Amino acid sequence: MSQTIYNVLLREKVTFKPLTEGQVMLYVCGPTVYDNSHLGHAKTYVSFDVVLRWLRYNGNKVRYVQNITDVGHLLDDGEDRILKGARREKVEPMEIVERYMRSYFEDMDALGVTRPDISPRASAHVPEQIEMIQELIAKGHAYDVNGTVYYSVESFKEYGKLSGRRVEEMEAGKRVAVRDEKRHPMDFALWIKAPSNHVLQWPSPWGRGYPGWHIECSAMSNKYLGATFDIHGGGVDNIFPHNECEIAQSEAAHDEAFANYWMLTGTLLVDGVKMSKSLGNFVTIKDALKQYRPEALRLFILSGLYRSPADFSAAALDSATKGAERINTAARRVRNTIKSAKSGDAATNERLITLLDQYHMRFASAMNDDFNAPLALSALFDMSKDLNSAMDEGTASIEVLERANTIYTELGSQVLGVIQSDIGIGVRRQGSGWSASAPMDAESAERESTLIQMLIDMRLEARKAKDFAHADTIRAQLSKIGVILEDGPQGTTYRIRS
RNA sequence: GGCGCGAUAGCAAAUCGGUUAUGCAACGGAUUGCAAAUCCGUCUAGCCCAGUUCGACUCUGGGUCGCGCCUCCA
Repeated sequence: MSQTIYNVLLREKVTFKPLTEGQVMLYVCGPTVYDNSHLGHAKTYVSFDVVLRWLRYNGNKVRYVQNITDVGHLLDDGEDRILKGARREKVEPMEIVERYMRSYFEDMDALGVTRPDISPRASAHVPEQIEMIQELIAKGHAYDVNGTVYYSVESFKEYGKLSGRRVEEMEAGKRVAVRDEKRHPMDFALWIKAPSNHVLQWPSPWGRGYPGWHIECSAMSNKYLGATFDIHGGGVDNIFPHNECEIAQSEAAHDEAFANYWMLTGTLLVDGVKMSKSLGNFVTIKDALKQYRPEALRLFILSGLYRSPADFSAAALDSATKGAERINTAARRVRNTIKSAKSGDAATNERLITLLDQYHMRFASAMNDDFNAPLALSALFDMSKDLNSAMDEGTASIEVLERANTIYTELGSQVLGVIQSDIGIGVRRQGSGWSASAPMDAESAERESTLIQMLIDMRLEARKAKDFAHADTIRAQLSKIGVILEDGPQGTTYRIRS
């Protein structure tokens, strides 16, 4: 079964063929690290995390590169975002970078997002960027004006092919004061001359300055993935000018195609408008994790197509929380039931295992179809319903449950990350939020489960003696510290409240 | 104004030219010492107007509305 991808460059769904069979070169635009990340970032990076995980699950070797922008990304008033952060927090610019880069990785770890294989920083690749700019000047695609180098959009006839714009059609300078020194109003800066007091500056053939925002992605993707690579990802909100400029720079410099497939994620909205820093309507990932489980946040993100917009709301997150609980409860029940399950008769086993394999196939064909996570999820929900029925009826044999457990682990945990991994491996509640760090050590976990089991046994004695008041007290006390007891046909099980 | 994307039941959100999406919520029932979990059943769809077709939520055209981008954002 082949993989399809909606290629933004062609505006259609096409079969995905990597340059090298079984090997995928993936680049995704990363964050500018000058403040805490919000749920908009989570949507994009969780989406690509699932793309990555699915490609790897299917046996591909994937090199995943995601830049860290730590210089050159300017605000409206021309100030560098990093410098603004430094001034705000009264620290060195590179302290801002360190602080928020760490914060970003903390958040991504907590959300179970796989780390990129390479996280190149713009400030660490200034020579590569300078080299590329020199190449562009040599080929007549860029020009130096008093120490600032501009890219000439008229020199690249395909400028606008990704976003569907044409240079002639754009009324440039309508809302931003055009600098006279540009040959064309749409020309953009590759290298910016630094005022003498500018904190971030490097020597260059054009004097001291710093790189423009777009050039880093071109230079670093070239360095780590090659001039032409397979997939370029990011949020649609960067389609113009950023992604367009990347293509222009890279293809003009190397005279060959840049990324073969463009995948762009839909915007996260709040009450119908974009969640963004400038509007101030954002929820940081750290705040969201104080209220919602990582699996719930992932389920919320994955219950819509990656390229569609999604609307953030408490109702949507509550719904996702319930959904995550449902699927996790079923998976946990399967694991618990395995312990006491017996072998089944051949006919029933065959029937149920065939059913499970069909769900697996449904999941796979959904994911193969442009990573349709919501459709893939529906297979897991349907499967859960059938498994619950089988366990209710007692027809779920050890063979069936083992198979089900494998599917939950592979598809639910390993691919989508919406089902908690086995105890001790996954995330654990810590303080007032969720964090990937400090999973409980094995010894403490063992002690905890033994203690809880003792209380369960005590409660069972009370129930046998019809002392329900005592039994309920034990359950209520445990509930207070987040331990939920559930009586089932196979006895009492417990879970830690989410 | 230009470019792009979208409009599905109470909410969220997929698929599909003719057959139950799915999740959440609601209602009825089963199960249960009580809970929880689970199961069974029920109820709500396809913005408007044309067209293509034996048949359209699904294809085509027009309209209306919404969002994103055109200026920093994943």
